[in-house]
Amino acid sequence: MEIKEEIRRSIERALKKIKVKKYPEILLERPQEREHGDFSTNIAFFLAKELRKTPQEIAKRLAEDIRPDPEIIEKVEETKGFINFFLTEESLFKNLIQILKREKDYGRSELGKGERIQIEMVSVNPTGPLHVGHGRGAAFADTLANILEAVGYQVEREYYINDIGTQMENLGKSLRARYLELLGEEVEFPEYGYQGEYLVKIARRLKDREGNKHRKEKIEFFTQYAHSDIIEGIKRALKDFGIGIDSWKKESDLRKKGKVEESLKNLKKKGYLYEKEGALWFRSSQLGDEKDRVIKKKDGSLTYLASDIAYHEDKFKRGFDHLINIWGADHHGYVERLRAAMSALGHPKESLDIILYQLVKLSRSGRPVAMSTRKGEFITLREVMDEVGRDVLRFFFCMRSSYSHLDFDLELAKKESPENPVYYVEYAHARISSIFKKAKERKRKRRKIQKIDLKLLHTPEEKNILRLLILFPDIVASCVQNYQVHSIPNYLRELASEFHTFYNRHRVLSEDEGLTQARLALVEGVGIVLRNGLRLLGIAAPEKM
RNA sequence: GCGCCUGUAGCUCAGUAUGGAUAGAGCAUCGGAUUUCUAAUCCGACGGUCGCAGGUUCGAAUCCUGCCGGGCGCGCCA
Repeated sequence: MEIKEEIRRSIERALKKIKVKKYPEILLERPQEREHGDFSTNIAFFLAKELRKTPQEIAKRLAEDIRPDPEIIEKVEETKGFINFFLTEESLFKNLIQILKREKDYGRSELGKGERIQIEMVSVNPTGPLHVGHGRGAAFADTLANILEAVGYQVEREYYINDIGTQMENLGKSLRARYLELLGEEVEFPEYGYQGEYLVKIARRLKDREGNKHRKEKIEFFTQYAHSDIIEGIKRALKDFGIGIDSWKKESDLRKKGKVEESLKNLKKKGYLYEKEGALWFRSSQLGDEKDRVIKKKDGSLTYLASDIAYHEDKFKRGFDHLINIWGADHHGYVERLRAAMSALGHPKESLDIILYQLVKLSRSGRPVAMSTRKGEFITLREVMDEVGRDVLRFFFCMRSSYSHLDFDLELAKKESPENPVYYVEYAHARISSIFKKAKERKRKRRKIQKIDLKLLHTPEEKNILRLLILFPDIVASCVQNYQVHSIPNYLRELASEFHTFYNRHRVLSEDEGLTQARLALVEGVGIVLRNGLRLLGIAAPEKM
């Protein structure tokens, strides 16, 4: 952001003046206390040792020497070794003008320089519907993808389907058993079968449509039938959750095209494969994994890892500059072996990031809700979406760091009360819309921004809002830096809070035409930022509530 | 047993990447605010040995070591 850049440059000039050549990256933070200004740096602490002076002395000296553009920074001040910067009114107003001018684009940037990033998300095995936990991963991944797009990356969202293997066979066996059951035959349910109610429903659909003519059908038929039914359900659920997948990649296609054998050949050529006890092993322990892994089993069949290696190599071949995988934390054991394989194949470590999200602990009014996929005891994404609403769910899922174990209380999420931060943010937006609606009714229109005297915005509440608005692009950028998204909801709540405070103390539409105009510009700015933030989260900004 | 994540106010969590100012929110509780553009709002109060114990440092919620609690994972399953 240009303001931060200007401050940074002014610090560098001052450092040069006192002949400091080596210094760490200059960090500008937002101080907790208003009296400490808008930005502050702790650079003096880092220089203390080398210069053999106290941080206070250094900071004091620097504060005198730092001369940023007086149109942007009104005051530079030293306190307790920190150097604090105070923005001018003028820069706050300029930023508001920027917001009104750029509208949807405020917060967007070109940081990503058009690089191509692929995000692999959800990738849930097609053996059953998506459950709530998967929803968290989906919401998180989609939001991160939105943010990456906003800062100028070209993003592709991909879902990888494990459509072959033992699990699919078990799925087919399970459906067959359910189907035959419906036809009144005695059948034993397969040992590793999927017991969920959804398979009974699929069996019923099959029977209703086609009667008993599939009684003698092979397992493959049932596998195929269950698979496509479930995948269609997953696709619908994601669509209704507001998530668009650009590419669906099937494991079976990789196999058909010989990609797996090709990858194994590559690994072999580089000396990372060996045979032991009739199986083929990958020497992953040499590359950071805790032990070697089997790639091809004694019976000649390939492991999950074999496909995964081929899959990721294929992604690289498709020309992405960077790969991101969003995985549930229950897969963390696979991170190292996959990374090992990628470095064995010569792909730089930095080009693949695997971000884990912790599982969702679902409860209802404080009581935990049990979940187990195989037994079929779980709450689906669909059910929760229907119960609490798509937007609430997406907000809650993105509100916390992906590393924290999310506590999700169904009753709490449903409440339309102050306990629910989603409505709080949405309400701020609805109030703003309402102001404009009212203004229109009274035939009052916001003038062109050049004709508005923003200097009339001088109350603490107005200033607080302006100061917050200026941070938005930085917040978005920081999400990219640490691959987290929760600062967006947190920021939106803070902005909504500042707005509500302002709203309660001051009127926008008043007899004073000049002030009305200035305030209309201000709240329009808030509305734009709220909308932009909510859009990143995939949430609608309501005009009224 | 080993590995990953996690432990901050009564509850749910920010803050930990890059150590820095009196540790921040929301909810809950208590008290107050509405003739006004939406009270799904606002204002105030209460509330903390940052799991415990050491260490490094001028300075530790943040880094290191050990221990304790919670979640997840540890197959020639997928």
